[in-house]
Parts: sequence; structure tokens; C-alpha cells
Amino acid sequence: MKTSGRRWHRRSYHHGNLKEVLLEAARTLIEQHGAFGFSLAEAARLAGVSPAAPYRHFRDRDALLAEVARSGFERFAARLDAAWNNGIPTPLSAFEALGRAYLAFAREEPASYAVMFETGVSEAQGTEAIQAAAASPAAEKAFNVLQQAAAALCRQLPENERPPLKLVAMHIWTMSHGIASLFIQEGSVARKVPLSPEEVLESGMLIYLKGLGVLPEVPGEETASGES
Amino acid sequence: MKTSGRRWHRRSYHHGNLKEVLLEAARTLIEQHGAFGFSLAEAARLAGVSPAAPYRHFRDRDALLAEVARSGFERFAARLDAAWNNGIPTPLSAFEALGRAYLAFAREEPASYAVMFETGVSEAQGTEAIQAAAASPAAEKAFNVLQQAAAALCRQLPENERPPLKLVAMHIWTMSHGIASLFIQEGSVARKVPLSPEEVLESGMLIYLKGLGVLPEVPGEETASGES
DNA sequence: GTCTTCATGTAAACGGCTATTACATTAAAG
DNA sequence: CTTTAATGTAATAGCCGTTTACATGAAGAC
Repeated sequence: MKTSGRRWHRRSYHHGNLKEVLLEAARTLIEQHGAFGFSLAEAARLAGVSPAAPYRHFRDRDALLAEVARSGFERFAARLDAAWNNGIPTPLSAFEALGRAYLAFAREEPASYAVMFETGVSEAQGTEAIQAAAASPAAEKAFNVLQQAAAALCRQLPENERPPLKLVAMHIWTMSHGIASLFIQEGSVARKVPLSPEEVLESGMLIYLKGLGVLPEVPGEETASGES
Repeated sequence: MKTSGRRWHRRSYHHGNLKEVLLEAARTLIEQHGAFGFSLAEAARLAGVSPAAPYRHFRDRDALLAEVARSGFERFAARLDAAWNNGIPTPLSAFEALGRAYLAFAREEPASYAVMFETGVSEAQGTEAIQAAAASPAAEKAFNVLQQAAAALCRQLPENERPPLKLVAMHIWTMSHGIASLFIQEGSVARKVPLSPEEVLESGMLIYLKGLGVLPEVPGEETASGES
């Protein structure tokens, strides 16, 4: 029973699906060992191939991480887009769904999220590929969903009170990202606060939208606890 | 002339200040090569000592990074505290100074900031030390400054309208962090938006505070452009 | 002053990782 | 069936992290 040691001791000399398996292995290993400590060799072991095999599919280690980021942005954008659903049934409810989708992605794919948003600093040599992914069409598409949502919300305001769209989109994005980023970290002080990311985001957005003038006079004024 | 190759070919066998120099070298290298790609050996070279020397001062590579994080949190907390200055002259002006101080730290010490907030994912083996730093007293002190500011702002509200302090503090923190984090990245989509981090934070906070009910009826209603 | 001691640095070595090169295997096209 | 290109392996070189045994010298004991 060759399959005992590995899930799939491949039958043929050729793997058949190595690229995808390597990406999956990378995400798994990054979740376990952190964005540091991820090693191409270990991913290869996990996939059951030699340490040199990955180089047939990725130019180097960073190219693999860049692909993790790029594909992550694609799923991210798709998910945000589905949640926003063109503002249906109402912009506000869709906006809430959007926020939840954002946090859900960060929670379900922490490795992808980390590589997408928290890789490297400055013009790091060797991370250009990843940084390119962070500026890829997929990344822009994700941001565009946020911008659409911002636009729909602003459309409820009289024209002379509308702040620049990009600014509102940035506010939404930075708050969502800040929450996702702080809560992903195990040891973070954020974890010591007895609040779920969703609670923080929803209450924060309620206050922000009220400040924007978008909310129709909140009834209960229970700004804190949300509804759940 | 031995001194040509290095700034300071130390005269004595003993370095005299190796620990600090290594921390400084680490910050420099992380800025240049990213949080990945930082190597203890290179830091040692930069300090002009053998690759084994750092182990006299740090248990391992992660311990050095943890110290970068810990000392970073200390300077961070001190700086935020000085900027907040107990809400003097007014809570609002002090709050604005606090936000600027937050972003200034992230801009001036991007390496520290990255190690403090963007290291690793989940319960990564090998990063426990850094995660411990992220939950250290210094980190809590920094958060406490934000919480004090939140408290001072909330104190301007009638008691029955005050949201939980920790919640407001988290809103402030997550938005500041989100902006700092997104703008630190070179390739980020955030860099394509023609807005400075300060503009985004200040305008966002204006809207948020208005939603909170803290702002005394904004006069100009130029929600976007701030004053600068 | 000399001796001892301990902190601090070095040299050498091991194993793991990245990446390259030459070679092996096989699927697919002609 | 033969050829070819894609895909994987083996072997190798260089770097890094880390450990161990040894070297140096500053500070105090005498």
C-alpha cells in the first residue's frame, strides 16, 4: 500500500497536477509555519516530488508566492463581487454582506491574505513578483468592487455633500483590512479584546455611515451590539 | 588601511555595542530586502563580526526579530503617548496629532512596523517569540494610548449614547493600522490612489467622529480635503 | 603587577534551503 | 513507430542558521 505515507503516491512518473498541488501545499504550509518559514523544498516533499520539480512550474520561490497572491486576489475579487451582488436587494444590506465576505476570506484563507497584503516592505529585492501581483488586474478588480459599493452608498447623498468616491472606498477598505490584518495574528493585542472581527467592522461601519449621512436615522441607537 | 572596507573596523576584539548595532542593521536590511530575505549572517557582516557572534546576544534569528518588534513597540507607545499628550490642548486636536504620529511611525520605521504587525500567520512555529512581542506590555501600552483617546472622545457624549470604549478604540486602531499597512507596501493598489495616508486617515476620522456625535457640527462640510 | 574569570568573538562544521545543470521518462504529435 | 517537448530526478554549488570548541581581552581578586 504505497498510499500510506502520502495521500497519493502518484502512479506515473509525471505528476499530472503539480502546479495546483504546489499552490495548495504552499497555502497549507504558510498557515502552519507562517509566511516566513515557508520552504519550496517542503512544499515539494508534501507534493511528493523532488526539490527541483517546482522549478518546472515556477521560475523561483517568489514566483510561486506571487501566484498564491494572484490567484488569491482572483478568488477574493470574485467573492466580494458575489457578496455585493450589485447592491441587491438594498445597498445597505449588500454592503453588510460585502464586509462579512471580506472578513470571511481573510479567515478562511489567511495564508493567501497574508501573502496578498502583508508581504515584504518597501522595494524589497526578490519580492518584486509578489508586489506585481498586489498591483495586478485581479487586485484592482477587488478594489473596484469596494469602489462600486462606495459609489452606491454615496449616491444616496445630495450631490454637494458627496466626498470623493476613492476616498470613501479607501475608508471602507482600510478599516476592513485593518480588522482582518489585526485579527489574523495569533498573538495580537486585538485577540485580547472580547470582540469578533465582524462586530468591530459592522459597528464601525454603522458609525461611519451615520457620519456620512447615509443611514436613515438609526432607530435603536444601540451603536455597539449590532443585531446578532 | 583596514577602515576602508567598513565604516568602523573596530579596534578591539570585542565590539562593545554589538547588540544595538545588530538591531539597527536588522531594521536597515528589512527595509532594503523585505521582512523575508533578512538574514542574520548579513546583519553580522554589516556589523563587521562573524556569523556566529549574534548568538551571544540573541538566542536565534527570531529572538532578534522579536527584539526589533519589542523595542519598536516601546518607541511606538512613547511616540503615541507624547502626541496624545493627555488630550491637551483639546481632545480633538490631540486626537489629530495622535493619528499623525501613528502614520509617521509607520513611515519612518517601516521595518519595525512590519515586524510588529505583519509577521507570520497563525501559530507559526518559529515566530512564537515575535508573537509574544506583539502581546508584550509595550504593545499593550501603545493600545492603551488609543484607548485613552477613545475614552476622552466618548466622554463628550451623553452617557446613554456611549458605545463601549474598547470598541471605539478598536475602530480607531484598525483604521489607522489599515492605512499604515496598505500604504507601506510599494506595489499596493493603495499607492495608485492620489491620496496621502494622512488625508485618508483624517477625513475618515472626521466622518467617523461625526457619526459618533462627537463633532460640534462640522462647519465647512468639506469632508474630503481636510485643511492642508 | 599578575592571575583568574567571564563575557564576548572566531573558526569550523552540519544540515537545510535555493537554484542550476545534465540526464531520465513519458505523453502527444506526426 | 519515431520524434519532440513537457515534466520529473540526481547531483551539485553556495548561502544561511545554528552549534561546538576555542580565542581574546576586560574587570576584579590577590
